[in-house]
This record gives sequence, structure tokens and C-alpha cells, in this order.
Amino acid sequence: MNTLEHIAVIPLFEGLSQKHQEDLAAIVVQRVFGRGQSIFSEGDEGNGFYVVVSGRVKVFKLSSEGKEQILHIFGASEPFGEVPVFAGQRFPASAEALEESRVFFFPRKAFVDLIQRDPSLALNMLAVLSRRLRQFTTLVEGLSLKEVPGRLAAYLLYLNEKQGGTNQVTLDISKGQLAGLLGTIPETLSRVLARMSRERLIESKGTRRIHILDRDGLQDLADGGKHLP
Amino acid sequence: MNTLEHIAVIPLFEGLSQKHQEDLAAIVVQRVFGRGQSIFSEGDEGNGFYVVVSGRVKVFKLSSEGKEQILHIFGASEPFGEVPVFAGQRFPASAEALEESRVFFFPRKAFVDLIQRDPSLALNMLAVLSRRLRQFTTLVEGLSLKEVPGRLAAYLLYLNEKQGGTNQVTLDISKGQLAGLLGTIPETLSRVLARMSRERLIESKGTRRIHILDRDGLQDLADGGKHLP
DNA sequence: CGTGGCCTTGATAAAGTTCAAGAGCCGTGG
DNA sequence: CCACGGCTCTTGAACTTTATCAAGGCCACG
Repeated sequence: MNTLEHIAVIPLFEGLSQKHQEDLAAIVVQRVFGRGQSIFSEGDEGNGFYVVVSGRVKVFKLSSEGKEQILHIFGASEPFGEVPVFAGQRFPASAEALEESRVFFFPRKAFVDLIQRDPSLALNMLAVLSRRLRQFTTLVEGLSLKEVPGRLAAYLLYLNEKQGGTNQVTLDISKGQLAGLLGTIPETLSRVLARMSRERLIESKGTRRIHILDRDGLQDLADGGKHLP
Repeated sequence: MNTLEHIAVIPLFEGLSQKHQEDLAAIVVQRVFGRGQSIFSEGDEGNGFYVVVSGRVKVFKLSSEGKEQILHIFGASEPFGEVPVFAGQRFPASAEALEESRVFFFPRKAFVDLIQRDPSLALNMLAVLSRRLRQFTTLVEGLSLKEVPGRLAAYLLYLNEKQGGTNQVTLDISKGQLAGLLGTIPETLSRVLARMSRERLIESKGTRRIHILDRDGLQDLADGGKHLP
């Protein structure tokens, strides 16, 4: 698959003319990052943004004591690191490859030029940022208004839906990373999973496989329902 | 001040031609909301977005048990409620007037049309959304990685900077609302303020006036520094 | 000058984190 | 093929932070 074909497949670039896609292919820079390798750090200057071609990338914040809050995990064809392109020039968070990952880098100036010439690209980017804002409201809601079991239940249901259908879920990240995504620590996550098993909401099958036994019970938790005494 | 003059003053519309500003003036709808009145609710369909003309508006989420997390407070010339314009059509949060407020409403379709014709409007809107994303990362960082004293300290320093200069800060919202903005409840906020006074970091002068006695101490807290033993 | 809303304070309970130790799993290399 | 070493994950006990419940105090405004 060549560069142009990869670009054609990215939803952000849907609706672009052949010519404009070729313009993008002309300015793009391809890079590869190994597992655990940093892509950018909070406070760095951003002179462009990224799109994941293959692999997975996490964007996160670190506390002064080293705790990590994951903001997003991006997979193939998803853009990240756009904020500095349009507002100020420093990254508000850090990014790191979760596994060996190939990414496109689009330099700021050429990309902004293209946006000015192509309204559909502008609207696509507005849609991307708007969806991101929506996701953030969900994250904030979870952190502020729900407890860990509620956030975990919501995540399991979300994963289950994404993996379409059956009552089986396969975690796509390690439990340590999941803890960071849910705004807690591995110990707490482990205890909550154990409790959910005890209460017959779920059943663990191996390290990364979980059976959903009581979807309604999980839904109650995700909605902030009160726990059984 | 007529409609066109109000529009000319909104940063989002900076750089627009006279003609396009007139187009906006032609599609805008003006509305007034009393203190405590709802502007929209989470889940409502959004067929346009808003700009505050005068007064103040809070955007927030409610938990199933009635706790409120404020996401933003918007003042004059600030746009809000844009997400449904570009992504899906439902509001991810609710909005309510904090005081008697006048707002402009811009219907979705006409506005999107104009964006397609004017790249500078597109870029302005991208900048608005990007700044909003940046603010969210700060909010998430606070909620997940800092304790209440740290968030409060950061807010006081932010307010102090915004109010330019001296060591005196005037709260622009009630303490109950501030608790909602910091992701806590009034009782906890009250206790934290009392503790900061005891430790001579601040001094309360009346209900809404606070003197900053130890800016470095506050900065330490805001950075997640460890508390004095 | 009284009344209601907002704020404060106290006692108690719940949720989550920390620290410490042990168990399970996996890839590597003998 | 098995054993080693290093992770990741789990579990326990103590502690910290925050929420909850319940009064009581303070203004502000009518």
C-alpha cells in the first residue's frame, strides 16, 4: 500500500479531491515508533499533527508523582496532536506508542494552507475536534461523577459493543494501561474486577478475556446505580 | 449597540469581511435567559450554537445523584454549544444562565454554509475548539491527578492572573458554583479554604474577597507539591 | 427585624491510594 | 522442553482524602 492509498482511507480526508489528496501525500512525513517510544511530550512545540497508520498510540498526562491519566488511545487512521496546529503551539499532553506504530506527520503550514483552500477538509477537521470534545465530556463525567466500578462497567459495555455482539469481551490493552485510562491504579482496578466476579456480573477467562454475565447489572453501575448492600 | 456591532466584537468572527458579518447578522436570533434558566439540556438536539452577549452561562454535567460538574463558564463574546453543529446533533452537556444573560443563537445550516465560503471563519472556529480541548486536558488533569487543594490553588492563581496584578482576588462565582467547577462539594471547599487560611497561604476578606499571602506556597500546591508536615 | 439561602463546622463513613509481599505468566536461553 | 528472570497482576492491611449527614451561624434582602 503506498502513501496515497493510505491517505485515501483516512476518514479525516474523506471528500477531498484527488488533487488535494496528492497535495497531502506530497507534504506528509512518515515515521515509525517502537513500543514505549515517546512521540511528543507535553510542552513541546507542535509544528504539525499526526495520523496513526498502523499500531496504537496513547495520549496522556503525568502527575508530579508519576501517576498517569490516559486521555485517548488512537488506532489506525485516527488523527492526534492537532491542538497546537490551531491554538498556540505547545502540546497540552504527551504521546507514546503502545506498540510498534507507523504514523504520518503533516506539517502545520502546508496543512493550514490546504484547509483554506478546501472547505470540506475544514469541516472534517471541525467534526474530529467536536467528537473529541464530546469524548472529553464523557471522561470528565466519569472522573468526577462516577466511581471506579461505574467507569469500568461503562468501558466494558463500550468494548462489548465495539466488538459487536456476544457476551465476551477481549481487553485491547493491559490492565495497567486500563487503570490509567479509567483514572485509577492497577491495585484498585484489580480489586474492582475481583468484586464484579464475586457478584457474578462478569467472569474472567484468562488475563484478557472477560465474559459478561449480567449486562443489566453492569448498565446499572455505568449509570451510577447504587450497589447492593 | 446594534446586532452588527455586537457581532463585529466577537473574536470568533474576527477577520470576516463586512459582507459576511452582515450575513451573520441576518441569520442570528437573539434570546434572553433569566438567572437559573436552562438554555439547553444534555441530550437535546442542537440545531445551532450560541454566543454570550452579556451575562454569564455555565455548561455542566449532572450525575444520577444530582451532583454537578461544571465544564465551563462563559462570559461576553464567548461561543458555546458548538459540538452538535459539527458532530452528531445532541448536546453532550447542559447549559444554564448564571445571571440574566443575553445570547445570540446561530442556526446550524446557515452557519455551516458561511464556513464553507469563508476559510478564516473555519480557522477561527478550529482555534476555538482547540483551545477548548486544551482546557479540558487541564480539567481532566486536575480531577484525576490533583487533590482539591491543588485544584483550588491553581484556580486562585489563574483568577489572580486574570484580574491582573495585585495579591487580591475577587471570586467571580459563588462558592457553591466554585465547588462544582473544581469537582467537589461546598463542604469540602469550605474546609480547604479554612485550612489554607490556617496555614497562612491566603486570608479571607468578606465572602468573595481573598488575599494571597503566599503565592509560592499556592504554586507548590497547584503543581502537586507535598503539603507541609 | 425576621426569613431563607449560602456558607461553615463537626462527626462519621466510604472510596481510593499506598506500601508491601506474593502469585501467575511469558519469552529467553540453556 | 524445561527452568530462569522479569513483568504484570493480585491480595492484604493501614492510611488519606473526600463525601455524607446533621446542625448551626451569617448575611442579605425584603
